[in-house]
Amino acid sequence: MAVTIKDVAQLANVAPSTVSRVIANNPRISEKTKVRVREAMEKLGYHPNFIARSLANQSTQILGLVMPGSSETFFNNPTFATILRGLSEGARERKYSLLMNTGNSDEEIFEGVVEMVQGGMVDGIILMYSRMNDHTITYLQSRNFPFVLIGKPYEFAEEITYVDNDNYLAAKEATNYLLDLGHKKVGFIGGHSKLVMTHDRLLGYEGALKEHGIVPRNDYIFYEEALREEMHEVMQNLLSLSEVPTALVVHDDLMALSIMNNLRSLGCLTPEHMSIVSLNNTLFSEISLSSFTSIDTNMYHTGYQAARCLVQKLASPGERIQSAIIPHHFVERDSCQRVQAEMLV
Amino acid sequence: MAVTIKDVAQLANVAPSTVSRVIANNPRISEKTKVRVREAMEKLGYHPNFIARSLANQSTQILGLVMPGSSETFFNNPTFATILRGLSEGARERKYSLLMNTGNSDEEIFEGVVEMVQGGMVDGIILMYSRMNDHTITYLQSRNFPFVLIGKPYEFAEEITYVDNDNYLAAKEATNYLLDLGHKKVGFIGGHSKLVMTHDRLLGYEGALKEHGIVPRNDYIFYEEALREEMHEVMQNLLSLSEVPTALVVHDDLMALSIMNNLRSLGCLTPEHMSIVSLNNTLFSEISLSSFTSIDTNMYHTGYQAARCLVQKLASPGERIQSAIIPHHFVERDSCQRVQAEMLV
DNA sequence: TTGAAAGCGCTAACAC
DNA sequence: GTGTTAGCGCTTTCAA
Repeated sequence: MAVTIKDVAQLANVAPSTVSRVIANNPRISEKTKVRVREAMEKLGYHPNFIARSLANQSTQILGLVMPGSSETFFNNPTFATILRGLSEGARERKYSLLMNTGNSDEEIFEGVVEMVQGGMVDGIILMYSRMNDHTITYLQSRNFPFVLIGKPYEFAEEITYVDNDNYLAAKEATNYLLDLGHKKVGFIGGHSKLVMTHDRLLGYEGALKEHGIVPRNDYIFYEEALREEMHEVMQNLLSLSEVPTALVVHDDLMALSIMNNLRSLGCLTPEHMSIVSLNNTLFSEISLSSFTSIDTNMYHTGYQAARCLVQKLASPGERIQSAIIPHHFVERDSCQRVQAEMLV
Repeated sequence: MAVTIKDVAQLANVAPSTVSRVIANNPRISEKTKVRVREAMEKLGYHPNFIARSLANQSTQILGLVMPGSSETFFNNPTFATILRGLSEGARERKYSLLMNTGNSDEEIFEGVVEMVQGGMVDGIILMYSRMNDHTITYLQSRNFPFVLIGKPYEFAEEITYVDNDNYLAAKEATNYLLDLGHKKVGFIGGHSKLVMTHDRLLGYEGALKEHGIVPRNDYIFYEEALREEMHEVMQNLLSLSEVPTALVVHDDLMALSIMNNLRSLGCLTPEHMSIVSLNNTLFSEISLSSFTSIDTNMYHTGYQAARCLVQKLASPGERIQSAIIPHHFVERDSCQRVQAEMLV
């Protein structure tokens, strides 16, 4: 087997506990022995065994990642990679690793969380999404297990540490921007309808409309699950409404691009016939892929901050860790157009 | 603390070892005690402790993931997410978890691998990239530690289990397609120049040219690192060559889209003025985002297969596990055009 | 078919 | 300052 603390102790002529103290850089060990022990470690190529240490410490230096049920969808969305990059950096800085838990159904995912938690595999958990009535949250709360939520909690916002954007405001700003360009018929393409994020954004969208004296229309509102399968049909229906929208607020860049292509194939051009503002500005803007007017929700920083919050929580258990709202900012490009006279019919 | 095997043993009136056997479903335990023990587990809400089990078993059921140095670049590329999704599924099916190791420099990443391996954190390792002269591979080989490489090994291909596409052939087919459309001036936009994948594809590209009696030109060949910072400049230079290419073979969809946009802003349209074939058909095609003619290298399956191979390797140590070549296939869409008379000048 | 006990590699309380 | 010892929670010989 591999070289252990005992081997080092023997070579350095000390007790295993002394070696352990040297590893922890315990100040009560004399410099002389420290040097001797370190030489022995070097010589033998010793590396501490994480598992044994974890067992003794009751802590693994690992954070568990929980993704939403439809992991296929999630993985395919650039937002995911961006959050993950932030998480990874935030964890790495504090010497934590990330363990991924995936599953093909909510049940499987929940089981995975239970195993992670009760199995002692992770010190804390990051929920990469916020959904209404989430089983997992209730479970973690009931066990008083440290976790951080990415997205706003549906309930118990006071008791949960979370990292989120101000989705209400972001959607409202996006909608206002379109309204200010003279659009009266503005549609909303949301993310998954069970996500709190979608819910908040819808409220922001509707809020903006109402403040402009416009009544929200249900036939202008769509969710991701409807679009995933039959985007083309939905777009066709949209364009055959008696009052076709002239602008859309869209959940993310990916959907926006997809919608734009679909509309184009139906003869509806962006921005000439349809203005589009997307939320969650991700890699597309970074590499100047598209030229969407977009609200950058800074997902990298969201992930980064989530990791930081969780680590902090682990460092000072019991203490209430402040939730964080990551600021968004508006990025104007050229997927929108001031409304034309003929569109005002 | 949490409920342990001892608590269960006590409640069920058996020895801890018996409980352990029940967990392992040891056939030598009578059905009667099994039932009694399981009832006790149920009643107490017992879940085995992974760490303790790992220590006793000298195995963690965790696979370590190693990403290329420039993790920022990598994370932003949809290819990454797709491979990851495949890995995740392949691992999950066999009850393995994935542990991510990231770092901001090659040195940091290597250190991370050493810690994972010597620290006993993982049972095996997946290298998500193949680079020339990779330190990490030498290390893993020297310790005889199980690992699988995604991409073709630069050396020792016989001794290493790897999962790859036939990148040579893929690039050759892409190039041939363009040549068959009448293009004579075909450029190559590669990935990172140190990646074996890039190297192989370049060979395929050059091979196709040579078979058509065309001499490859260095000023038609570019690598990712050059483009990342100054894509616009590079494209400008390309267009101001005395003999401007009429077609490009591009490393992936993301770059292709980016290049297309850049060229368009310079007045060079796809496919009218420039035909483009991309490799690594990823999410873009899945959601019909773009209409690139592309070679689908099936990265999901690549990741999936890599996980499977590694798991198999762990199951039968010593045995030589067959490397896998994941087939690619050509997807014709509309980013290419038969060469026009006037372009043949 | 089951129990007792040793041990996986490390840490930490207690002793000197 | 350093050694001794008893766990951390589980598996696995060896005995019975």
